[in-house]
Amino acid sequence: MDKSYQPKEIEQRLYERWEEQGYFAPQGDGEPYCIVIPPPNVTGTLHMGHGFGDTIQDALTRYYRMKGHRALWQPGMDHAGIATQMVVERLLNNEGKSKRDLGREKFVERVWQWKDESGGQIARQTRRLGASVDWSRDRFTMDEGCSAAVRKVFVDLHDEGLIYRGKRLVNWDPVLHTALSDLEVLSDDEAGKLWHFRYPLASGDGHLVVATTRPETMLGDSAVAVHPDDERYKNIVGQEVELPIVGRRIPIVADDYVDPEFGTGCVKITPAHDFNDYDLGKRHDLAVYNILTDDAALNDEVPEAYRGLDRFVARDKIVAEFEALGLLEEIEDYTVKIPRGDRSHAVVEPYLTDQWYVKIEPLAKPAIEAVETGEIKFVPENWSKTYFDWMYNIQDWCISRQLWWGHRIPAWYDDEGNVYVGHSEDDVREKHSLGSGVTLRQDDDVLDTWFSSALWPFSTLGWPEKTKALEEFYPGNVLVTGFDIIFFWVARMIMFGLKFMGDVPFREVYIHGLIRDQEGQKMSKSKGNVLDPLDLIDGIDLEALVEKRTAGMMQDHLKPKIEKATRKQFPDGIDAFGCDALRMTYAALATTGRDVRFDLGRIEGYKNFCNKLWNAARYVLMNTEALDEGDVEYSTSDRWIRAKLDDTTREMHKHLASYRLDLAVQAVYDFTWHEFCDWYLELSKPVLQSDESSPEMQRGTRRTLIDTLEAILRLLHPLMPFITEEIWAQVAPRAGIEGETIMLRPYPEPDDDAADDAAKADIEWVKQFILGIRQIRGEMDISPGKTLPVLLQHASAEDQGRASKYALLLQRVGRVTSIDVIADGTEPPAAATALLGDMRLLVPMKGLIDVEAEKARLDKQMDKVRGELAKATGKLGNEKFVNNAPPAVVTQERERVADFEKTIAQLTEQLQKLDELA
RNA sequence: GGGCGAUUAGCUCAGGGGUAGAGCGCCACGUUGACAUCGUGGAGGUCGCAGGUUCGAAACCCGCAUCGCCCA
Repeated sequence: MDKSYQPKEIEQRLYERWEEQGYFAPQGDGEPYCIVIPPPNVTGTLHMGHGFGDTIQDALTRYYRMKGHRALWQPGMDHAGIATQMVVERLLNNEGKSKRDLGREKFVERVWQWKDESGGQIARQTRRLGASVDWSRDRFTMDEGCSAAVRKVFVDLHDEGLIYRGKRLVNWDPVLHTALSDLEVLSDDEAGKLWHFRYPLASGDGHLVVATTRPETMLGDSAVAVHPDDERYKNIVGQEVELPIVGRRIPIVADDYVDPEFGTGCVKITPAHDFNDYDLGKRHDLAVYNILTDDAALNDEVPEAYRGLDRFVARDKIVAEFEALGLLEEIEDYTVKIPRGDRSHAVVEPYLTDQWYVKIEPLAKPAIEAVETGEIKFVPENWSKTYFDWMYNIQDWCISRQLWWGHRIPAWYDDEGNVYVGHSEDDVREKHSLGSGVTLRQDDDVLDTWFSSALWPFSTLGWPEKTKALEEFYPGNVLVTGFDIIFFWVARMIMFGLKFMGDVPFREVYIHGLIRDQEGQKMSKSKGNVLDPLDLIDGIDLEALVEKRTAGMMQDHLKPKIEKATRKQFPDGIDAFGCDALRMTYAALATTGRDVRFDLGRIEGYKNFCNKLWNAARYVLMNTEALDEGDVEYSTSDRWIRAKLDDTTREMHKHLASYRLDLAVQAVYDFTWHEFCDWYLELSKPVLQSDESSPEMQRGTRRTLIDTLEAILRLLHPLMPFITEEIWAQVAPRAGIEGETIMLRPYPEPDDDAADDAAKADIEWVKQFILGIRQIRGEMDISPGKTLPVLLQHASAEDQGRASKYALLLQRVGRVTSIDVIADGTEPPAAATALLGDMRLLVPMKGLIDVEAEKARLDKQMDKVRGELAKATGKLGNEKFVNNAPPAVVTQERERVADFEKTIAQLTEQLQKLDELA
């Protein structure tokens, strides 16, 4: 083995072997365990968030696979309608072409080409992360099977009346020319203005003042509304105002929706371009004037001077005209919520169009119940509140998109505009007895990507076919995802799963946090703070990182800022940490919190851990070459480390089963480094290096070294698959284990025979002994090379027994030359002291130890103990404590006081002795 | 406005009614035959503030402050 761990050369080699050997496919006849991957967007690349989610899912899958389950981690991607279409359109634009030049068919072909390219990138990244997904089952939302599922769901829901077509206000993206669902629209505060306009009363008796943040919409106004109880306006309700510029007379209506406190208490009503106004308009039967085109320019509904103007140009012109007319009352600076498309970032307009909708309430109800009754559990549980909050207020879902890339809506129209829904044109003709004389035209629109994602948990398993996989793996065990996605797919998967499978799609939903950068900022391309997980695995130099972060930016002006920040944050680029270190870091960050700050210091620590494990393995392998089949005797330290291993094994099961990967990491890290490496390996050295120890004893130690290491590797494997496999290949034969891969070995199970409290107590004593000596050494500045004689004062029979039994360990690991017991009544020499229970460890001072320094050291200890004693006696002095606290607590407190007092007495005595010397 | 969350060591975070924890960083010492990607020792916290419940609160409850997220 190399002297240090080099992840690069082993990771890809091992992954290829695993994949070739088909280890990722479900095998055996254990209980099924299934996770479907939340499909990443085929157009993107995996970012830190995916790396996080994939690590968690892989750890779980590997864990259950090792536990003997038929484990399936189902991979795939979604087609990301809008995002993908945008990317390909941009590619075309760079060639000087538009999608219309190509036509729909050619364009879609072009998208498929791009899909292969881009999807390949994600698959590569997934492999580099060590993900043990079953590639043979790889699926894509646009493949034939998933598409058939989509068609069936659409037709079935339509036949049941749960899908309908209607002219409604939608969120319209005027750049992409498509409707968006509520979830695809992001509203943020932006600096804007509030314009106050005077609308003259038709009666000629003065005017009303209305305020608006979108002046151009006044061209489509069909009323002014006031609150019914507003005394100021009570007498004019029912009258009319004359809409300036347009010249239309519109009514003044009274409606509860109006907030009388806001502005003047008068609101202009534009039913065709505002969601609230639309509802109000319906209540009052108001006219609806659509004044926009698909591009959000003004249409022919408006006065001639405004036709064809862009909405924002028209805005300025309207304001100018109001001013010229003397009808501009005031302009106020105002913070406005501006809705923007999450992909195009264009300002979205409420716009009246024909769209397809899913009637959501009948689907939402059982989905709510499934969580209420605990059929589906959120982990952490609290997220169910977010889920409920959304589900209680859920609106009908607009599922049609005016795009070319996606599942074409299976609806056909005849020349009269009648609509027929079916699996295909033939199906429609048959269903509705339409002869060949009737011409049918398929709906141009496609379905929202999330419509197909909602079917993912069962469409990937073969639905609507009745497949074996479906029977075996549905429902899945858990969906692992970020909270930002609860509404997008968790809720929809639950609704559609219940509807079409008659059962929930998964039993648990594990919600993990969102990865942020060191400053706690969300990672985003425009902030230029994104990290590619592969760059942490392989490393990247500064120039390449800057180039990567600033390449292909939509907004060139951000480049200098991003470059500067990147150079500041990573002055030396990023080191190569290897996949296992990255995965350990992810796992360690998988706490119950919702934000995860990714800190390079953390990953560096786990890289060091990899190296530690590597070198511990080197030691074990070096010392087990001579391991043979002879008789074996296990020492106390052997039994101790086996007992500790068993404790750790139990913890791992507990933490992995409850999704506390952070605690699992902590447990196995602590055991590996601080028990196995720090102590057991050190304690093994004297045994293996001394002539005094018997061959049986040495065999016991070698056996324990190799067994424990082998178990550690299996404990760690779900978290760190590569290094564990690499080491295991060498360790397993020596541990007498046959097998091609650690992946398919059983996960360590608790062993009731391993518990050994006596061994634990003895080794604890040994550790305390050595720590006491080390403390003296450290604080007295005695070099580690200098070995020390130790005297034992007030040693009990048990102490003396242990001192002699473990003399070899104490001498070698504690670097002690001799251990001698001072008979009671004998005056000990001047010495530095460490306390071990009632016993005192004395290191004679002669020439070694400075009296003042030792006094200072003991004083410090004294202060500490006195502080504790004061607290404890204070408690016991409180009668209420003694009367009310559980007896065990009181007893414990009394014991502590006794211990403290003893310690103080010992320290006092020792200090006195030092005083005599001085 | 409604909902949710956070506030613990210099930093990043666990913990959780009875002795305050980890990693990283920091200080000192050290190349001992697995590992300097290391070892040994050490410093460092009135657990955001103020009340309440309790024998006992960092933890539970109420309020406040600050920060953040989601929804309208």
